[in-house]
Amino acid sequence: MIRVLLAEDQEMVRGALTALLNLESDIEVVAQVGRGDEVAGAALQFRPDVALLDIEMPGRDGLSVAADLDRLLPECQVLMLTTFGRPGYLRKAMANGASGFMLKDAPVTELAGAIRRTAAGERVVDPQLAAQALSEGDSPLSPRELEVLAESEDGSTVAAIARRLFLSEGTVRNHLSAAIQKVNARNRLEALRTARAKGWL
Amino acid sequence: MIRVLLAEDQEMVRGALTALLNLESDIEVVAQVGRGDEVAGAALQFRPDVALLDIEMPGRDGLSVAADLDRLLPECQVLMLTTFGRPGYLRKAMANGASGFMLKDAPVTELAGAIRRTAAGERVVDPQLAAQALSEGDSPLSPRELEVLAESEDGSTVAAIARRLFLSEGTVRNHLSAAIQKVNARNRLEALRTARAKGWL
DNA sequence: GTTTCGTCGTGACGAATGTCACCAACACTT
DNA sequence: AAGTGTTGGTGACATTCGTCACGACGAAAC
Repeated sequence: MIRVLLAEDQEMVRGALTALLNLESDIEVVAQVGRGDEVAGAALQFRPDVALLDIEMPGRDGLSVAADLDRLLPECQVLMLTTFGRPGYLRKAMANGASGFMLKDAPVTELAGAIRRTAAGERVVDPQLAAQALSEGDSPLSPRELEVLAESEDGSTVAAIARRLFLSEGTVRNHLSAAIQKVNARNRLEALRTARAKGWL
Repeated sequence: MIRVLLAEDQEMVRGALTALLNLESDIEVVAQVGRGDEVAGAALQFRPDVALLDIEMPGRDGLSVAADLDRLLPECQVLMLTTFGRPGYLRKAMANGASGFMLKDAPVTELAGAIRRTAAGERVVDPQLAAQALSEGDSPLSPRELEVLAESEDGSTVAAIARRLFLSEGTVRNHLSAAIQKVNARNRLEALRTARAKGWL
């Protein structure tokens, strides 16, 4: 019997997947959580064989949770399950010790199989997405550039970002300018869009 | 037997919900589509009693599809099913003839009940969301202001927007300025964020 | 030990943005 | 007939943005 932990923020999706997985004779969903920061606790308590993690979740994002899980409970395999096939996501997932990466676009029928293969120690990755992740390349942004860009997401002005980060305005402008050019954009908004699309943000 | 059409772009979610609904003795999913522009055709062919529509879909968005369905197949009740509880969405859904509005945050167990009530001619709406939609108020933006704001979503400059819309740059700047002030923002980016959050975009 | 890279900073510059006053045409309401 | 709101436009203005050149420091790489 494969013991599964399911982390997914949308109740309805979580419930539906749980019900479906429980129909499989060799799979049992032993824990469900709706927030990223509840995963670690539940995992330690219920000791699942496979953790099925959504990426976009309140509390903590699934990618960083995967890293923790890999440390805290190495015998538990991590299978990421996400809406967005962003190359950066796959990259980060693999770097964080996940063994698999599935899209919600895939047919449900493949899910049980993917779980079985993950539990058996196989790596489950959409080959097309893997190829794209390799060709797209990693984020060209330095940590600071990324941080400044992220801070500008809500429409803050340079001055506001500088205050929040305890930097001079000039420095913020320079970092932003560097970020804009590195992602090959024309302005802040475009830079944000492409960074998001590639999963760098 | 309640005949249901399910429109939802994520294969896995669609499959899981279909499987669950088919377990109900009085509900049958007679058609599934993954794109907004396939809904009308499928509805005319399979004549469902209830159409379960996601809002965010490729092809056409569920809200405009609801309006068409209400015209083409008035005996078919429309139940919107969406991730985002944006007041503007609810408002538009009701204006477009939908009979219900459910969030994917709701437990799966409520879904079948909601479908039954919708089929019976009841209106199914989360009361909290309804209250919010009423208090938030409708979009303060004129059609043109909205259009200009939407065009700026991808990071286009004023000049580019002006070219696309066959307007002078000054006019675009004026519309944008008006939009920014009406949504109570400080700049384009902030205006886009709040407009999106309220479902006005 | 030099080079490279990231970080932080300044000053300056042109371009883009956001605001404002003002005008004109049109539709719709009262 | 007057008032109101949307749309389209012009010109001017201060502010913000994005770029560039340049310098300084520390850490890591060679």
